[in-house]
Amino acid sequence: MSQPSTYHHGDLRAACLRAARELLEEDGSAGLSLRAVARRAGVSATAPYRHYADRDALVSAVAAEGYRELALHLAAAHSAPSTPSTPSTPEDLAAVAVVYVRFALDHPALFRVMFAEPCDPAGEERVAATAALTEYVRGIVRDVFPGADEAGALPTGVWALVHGLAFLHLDGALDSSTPEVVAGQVRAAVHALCLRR
Amino acid sequence: MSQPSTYHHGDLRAACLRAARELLEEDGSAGLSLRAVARRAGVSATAPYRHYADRDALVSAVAAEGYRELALHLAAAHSAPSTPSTPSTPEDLAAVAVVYVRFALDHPALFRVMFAEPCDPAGEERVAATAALTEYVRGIVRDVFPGADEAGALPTGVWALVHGLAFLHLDGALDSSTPEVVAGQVRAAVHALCLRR
DNA sequence: TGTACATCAGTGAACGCGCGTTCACTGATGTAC
DNA sequence: TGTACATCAGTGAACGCGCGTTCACTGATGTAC
Repeated sequence: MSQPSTYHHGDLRAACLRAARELLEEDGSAGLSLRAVARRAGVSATAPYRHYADRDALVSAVAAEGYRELALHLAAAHSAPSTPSTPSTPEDLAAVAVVYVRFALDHPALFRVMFAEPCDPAGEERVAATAALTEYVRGIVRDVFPGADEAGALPTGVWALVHGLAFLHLDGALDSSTPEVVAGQVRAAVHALCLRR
Repeated sequence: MSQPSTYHHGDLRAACLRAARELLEEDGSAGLSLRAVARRAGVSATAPYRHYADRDALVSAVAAEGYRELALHLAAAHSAPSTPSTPSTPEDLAAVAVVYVRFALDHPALFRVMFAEPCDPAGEERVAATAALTEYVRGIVRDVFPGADEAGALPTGVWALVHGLAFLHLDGALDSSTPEVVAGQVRAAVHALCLRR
């Protein structure tokens, strides 16, 4: 147990995921090939097929992991400082937005994969993860702005705002020189659009 | 002149661009290869090299064309109905937003290329086109909400909102079943976040 | 108006590459008796 | 406790593919005289 055999990897499934994430951050989505993943995991080119049906399955798994991680980050953002659980002020909302954008900037290639043209449009895991994230974001906005939520225009708008900020930063359309600058911009944008409601 | 020789194409540069656009819409960005472009233009695999230094140059040219087209659509949106030139009401702003999102949904692959990880980060044409679009959007927002524009938080926020709506629709996170539904959502989101200012 | 020649835009064969995926296989593990 | 065997997770050779790019070339065009 302490020294796993070199033949049986132990947890190749997880190792592939990790390798894929690394390759993604290093080379962008272009570098994400099954062969490269196998190489990095120190395993033959065909070994990953024991754990993933094909390349798309791996990519979908990576994306799903990204969704879960993003959700965790967001949850941590609004439960950390003082508020016990639910955010309730625009300030809280801004904090969540900052974390959302920071996640995108810290994991640019992962973020792009998460929201790229789905390789596997019906990918179960992915669909579920997206839906969960959507519900989560909507929930936060509902908490911050209770009532007057006809048809959910406000939650949708806020999510779009934050998502758009993330992408514009990712594309270099906005100044992303330091985390502080980014955070300031995000807070300012959220306040400019959400305050006085 | 009336019957161009089959040897000299005439305007292969433009033909490549057109072919690239078609391939993009048909197969997504994965289908955009120099060889496929040449094939579709009815020309040998190496002919495009007369007009584009390499694959990245072609992709950048496609993206730049996309930027220019988007700008044209936006301009048409707020000069069409009655307003002579500059938009001034939130209603006008919403109309521009609707056109922005519609463009993304009508040309999904092109839109993704425009805002994808730049293959050629310093690509001159691309940088210029992005900057122009940014300035254009900011200008519109400034016209609609004159004054009280410290640090441009509002223009940035509005652009992010619209951009985010486009991407969320593209990713299927929002209902995009008909153009009317989309337009309604976009208008509602813009109003929810921009009204009462 | 005709001819010589430079220039330009195309051709087509060839290169090396990394990829996804298949296949028959083999080494390690765990379970039944 | 020991042995037989099924199962599982890996190997490695091989396939065919499309790609970007190079190279020496050739056909068409336009210009100078």
